[in-house]
Amino acid sequence: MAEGKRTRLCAAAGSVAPLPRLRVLLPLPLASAYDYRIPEGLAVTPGAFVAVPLGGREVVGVAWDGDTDPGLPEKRLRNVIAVLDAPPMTPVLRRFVDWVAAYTLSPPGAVLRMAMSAPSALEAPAPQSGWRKAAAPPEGVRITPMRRRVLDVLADGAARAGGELAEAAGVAPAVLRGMADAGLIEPALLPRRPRFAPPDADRPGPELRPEQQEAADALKASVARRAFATTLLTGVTGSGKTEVYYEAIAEALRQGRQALVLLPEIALSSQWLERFRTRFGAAPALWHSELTSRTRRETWRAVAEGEAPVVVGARSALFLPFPDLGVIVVDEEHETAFKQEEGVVYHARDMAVVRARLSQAACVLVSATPSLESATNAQTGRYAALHLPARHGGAELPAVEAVDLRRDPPERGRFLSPPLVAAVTETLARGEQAMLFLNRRGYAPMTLCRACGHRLRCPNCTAWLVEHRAARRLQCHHCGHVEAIPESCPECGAAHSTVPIGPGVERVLEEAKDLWPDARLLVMASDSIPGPAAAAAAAQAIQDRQVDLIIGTQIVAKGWHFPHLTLVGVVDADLGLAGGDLRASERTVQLLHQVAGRAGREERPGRVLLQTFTPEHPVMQALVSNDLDAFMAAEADGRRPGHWPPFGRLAALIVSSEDERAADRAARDLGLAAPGGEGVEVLGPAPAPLAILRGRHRRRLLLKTRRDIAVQPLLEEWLAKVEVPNNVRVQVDVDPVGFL
DNA sequence: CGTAGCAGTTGG
DNA sequence: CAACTGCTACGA
Repeated sequence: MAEGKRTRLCAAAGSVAPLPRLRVLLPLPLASAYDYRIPEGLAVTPGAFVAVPLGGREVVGVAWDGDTDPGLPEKRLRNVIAVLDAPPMTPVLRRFVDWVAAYTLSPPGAVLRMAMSAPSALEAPAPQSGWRKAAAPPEGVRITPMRRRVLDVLADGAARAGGELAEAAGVAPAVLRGMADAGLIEPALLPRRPRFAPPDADRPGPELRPEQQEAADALKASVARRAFATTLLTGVTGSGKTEVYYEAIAEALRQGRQALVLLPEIALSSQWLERFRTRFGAAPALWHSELTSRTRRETWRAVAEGEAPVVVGARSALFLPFPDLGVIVVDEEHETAFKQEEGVVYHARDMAVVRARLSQAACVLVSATPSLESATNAQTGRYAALHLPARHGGAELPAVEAVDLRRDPPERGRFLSPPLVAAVTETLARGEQAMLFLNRRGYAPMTLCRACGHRLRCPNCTAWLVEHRAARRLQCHHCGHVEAIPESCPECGAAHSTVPIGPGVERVLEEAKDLWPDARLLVMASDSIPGPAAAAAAAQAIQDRQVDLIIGTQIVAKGWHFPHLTLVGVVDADLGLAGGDLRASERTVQLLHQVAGRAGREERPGRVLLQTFTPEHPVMQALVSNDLDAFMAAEADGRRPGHWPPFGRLAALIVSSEDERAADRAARDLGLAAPGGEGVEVLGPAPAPLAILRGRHRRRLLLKTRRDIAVQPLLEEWLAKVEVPNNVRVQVDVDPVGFL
């Protein structure tokens, strides 16, 4: 009712001359931008954050590019409510949002939402008030020692925040109140202080070796050009790639531009942050999903206002509002953690290249084990290539040996073979550290009933339940389902008949405790290292030699520097090779090479033992001979003829429904409507590798095209042809990695 | 993403 | 028959 009245009023007011229209993109998964009217007296610049009505509520969107819809009747339009006091979104970021949306086939608003991840940052920050020394303090007021200390802190005449002032003077906040009443101090607005101390580009860094200097100079030149270029920086683990790309960051700072560093696991980067502080004398701004809302707001605002010169973050940092980005570094560029699988499905490494291009910035991809995609781009000259061949300080690469489990099997019920046990024993006896790597959390990956052979499965997924003995639970690692370890078999009822099958890190820990009762052990897994603080503490304990033997999942493969670690044992080197995944071999080589790289980083040589049933497998051969280039070349030769990535394009459709038959029917219909023709191929439908996930039945189709054929128009046409019922969801994944 | 509006369900 | 729950369509 009230709504109708308001509309009439507006129509009457606008009947003289229609008000101008504005295209507004809202951070919601809508099909397109919406148009609004700009009321008289309101100035809206492109990119401005505006508050607009939507249904019964008020939403903040962005004044977007492109034409308003002239066919939209005047009476459907509503007025822009206000323009927010925040720096407008830059044209670069707007184009980036549109680009990502078009590439991933996501609604632009869904992408915009990632660029508006700190809603409160859009309100003008409330000016902070504090206290300063009174200009004219009254005579004859008693100055107690406590009051004296407060006045001493304020002696320079500057204003300070209450809490900070009380703490600095060592007095209770009530003292300040009293002093204010007595007229000794007076309220004052605090100057807005820079939220991040500026890193010092010209602070002398560590001495670079000649080949490092050469690479650093090349990167510096690339940044100084202020034009888009991508460089792939490779070099063995421990060769000092980080110090090299720090020089690219320093150059961006000298140019007055910002730098962004993407790390795959920002929670595990305490050592990285320490090195940054040493080089630049200040900490960078951090960005990841676990920031408190306050830090989030402050950081977002600081980035938008150009006050956060360097940001280190997870993939979501790509959508921060940098006014003038000079360089984007993607460290560990091969890591699959850069692929976002939920919501807007995108690969941060690839989108980093796009954002750099739109920003006229340099992009630096860094890895000891580059992805085949990046290596190929370097080879064809799309990317410049820089390589560091040797380790720091003459440290040798570790010697990698395969332990043939067919010849040297572990004892029954054990998982460590005699050669590995002997090597760990020797290492510990020398007072050095050892690490056992097994990419499996929990105690046992499967539980079996000894009486009937029943295997305990997740009720919601096609997956075994994993025993977590420490937590006394069975867990599904895909949906989070948790249940108690049953007393009796749920199938045949036999009591106490369940047996754990296979090892997880907890079980290796148990074996290690038995074998080396005096050793100090530490388990590093995502569930035992819950956050950045725990990760930093663990790293410190290892550096300080409070730990003799580390047992860890893939988190130990990240770029740690453990100077006293000389032996790495891979408990199950074959683990990642099962399943028909396109990139299984590549990923296994990358992961195991990274793990191996933790050993022997200082003067003592490192040694790596790979327990495997297939020592003749090309993956094991590549690791043992340390010839990853040859392996990657062979991998490329395998993919080229079939136009598999990176020699062709891939997009996956995941069809899912709680109703299995509906999923099947929709998948079949999609299969029948599949695009075809020269250089275009559709594989499937087939059950997805995780055929049931969170209670949804999943089918998968793969669209494969020649590299010169874009998948997006084909997908759009394809999806438009097929009507899928409401209880079926079709998810599009352009450039899928892994199996989903 | 929120929510209004509706259908279908439940309970006194 | 009202109160409630769950789903769908819609927003300019």
